[in-house]
Amino acid sequence: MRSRSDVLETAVLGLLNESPLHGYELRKRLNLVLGSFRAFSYGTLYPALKGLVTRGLIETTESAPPPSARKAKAGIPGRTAKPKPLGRRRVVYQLTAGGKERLQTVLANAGPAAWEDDNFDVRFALFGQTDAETRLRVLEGRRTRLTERLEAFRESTTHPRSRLDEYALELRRFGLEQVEREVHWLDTLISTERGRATAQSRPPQQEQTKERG
Amino acid sequence: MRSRSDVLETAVLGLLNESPLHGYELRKRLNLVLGSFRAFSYGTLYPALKGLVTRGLIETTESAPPPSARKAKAGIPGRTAKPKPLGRRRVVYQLTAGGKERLQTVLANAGPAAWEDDNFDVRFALFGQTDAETRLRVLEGRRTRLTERLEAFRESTTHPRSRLDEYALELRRFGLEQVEREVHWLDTLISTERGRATAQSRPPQQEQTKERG
DNA sequence: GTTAGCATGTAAGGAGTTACATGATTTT
DNA sequence: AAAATCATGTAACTCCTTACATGCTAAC
Repeated sequence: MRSRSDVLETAVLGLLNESPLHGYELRKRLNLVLGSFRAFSYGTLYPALKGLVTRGLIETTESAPPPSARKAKAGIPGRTAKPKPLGRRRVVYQLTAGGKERLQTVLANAGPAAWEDDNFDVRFALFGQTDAETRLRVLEGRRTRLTERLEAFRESTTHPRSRLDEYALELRRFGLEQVEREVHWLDTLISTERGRATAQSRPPQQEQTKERG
Repeated sequence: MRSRSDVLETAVLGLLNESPLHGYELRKRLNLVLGSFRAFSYGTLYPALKGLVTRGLIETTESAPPPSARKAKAGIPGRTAKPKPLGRRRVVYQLTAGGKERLQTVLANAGPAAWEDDNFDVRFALFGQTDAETRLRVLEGRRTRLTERLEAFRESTTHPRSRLDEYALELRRFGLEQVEREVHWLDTLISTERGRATAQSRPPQQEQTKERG
């Protein structure tokens, strides 16, 4: 029984499903994709990768020397056979069969875990690998979750148990506004998804392992 | 040399400066004031209060029995003197002189620590206890911080090292939009603060311990 | 009379950070 | 030759949560 978060696991499996990567590059992509909201450090990533290897979800392939080192080597063909590491070694990770399976299971989950704050952004970022039905359910679940929050929020403001000062109120007001905008954003996305679904009566929901190597 | 976060410390000192409170009530106020962004649990709050007592920033005053228990007791005046706890005991906390001093120091800080993500919301929520000059500097600092982030963000999108898919891009786009709105919000606040400053050549920057006991 | 809310606390653990350690390669 | 960037990893620590333990009081 795994615990709730596992954001990193999902993100790593999702990125490695697009193409094998080494840790350093993986981190950059991670922080690019999850843009600005999250930024994982190496101290988080490397141990996590280790764990995924241990659990058999990913595996390492021997590192190819970086292109420039290879180029430099090309001039001295007599020594290329030596097993001496050229440049800094790079440990490249890729999904195992188990990892692919695990990723499909995670991406198929359209339950609460998918739309809570912790996970929603990762799940959304991986919508390109998620089937249309699941996308729609996750978006709707997220929307419901946010409107519930808005309601609780508004209620606590209109029935104030203790008065808040001017600035504290303004902070709440702005927070509310931002959540309202997320709801609006979701509305747009939901109708786009619905439009797609009706345009082609059956949207492509195959596993697309490679669309552009 | 204290470390960077200390959000809880600041929030607790700020709230207790308005009025003494017991832990349970304090937590509710905390989560009301910092509305929806943060929600501290008891497992965080109580040990933190303990620490503040140890450091001499707050102190406990003996708990008054809850109003209803007092009312019930009023019918049997013969026993009110007994030190037996009436109702569940409530440990009420209030600032010490050291705590007030510490709070003033924290609230006077208009450096980077005040406008980073971690701290900005708490500092803003306590603007009612912050002098006008500091408010302005913190708002401006925050604005600069966000525009820096926007620039880095836009650059990484326009010079893409690796292509992001449709959904990952949309996530980034929306995140950018939300940050832009925060900048716009800050602009409004900043001009309001400037308006205030010129309206009354010297804004009230005394410590207001009680405006409404 | 039982559920919900008030009230205080502790123990174990999860998730992530910073700082450190190491070293190659590229750029200035 | 120095600085930046690439690249991998570990150790210590922080902050916070969940789950537990306890018990009173109000409302249904």
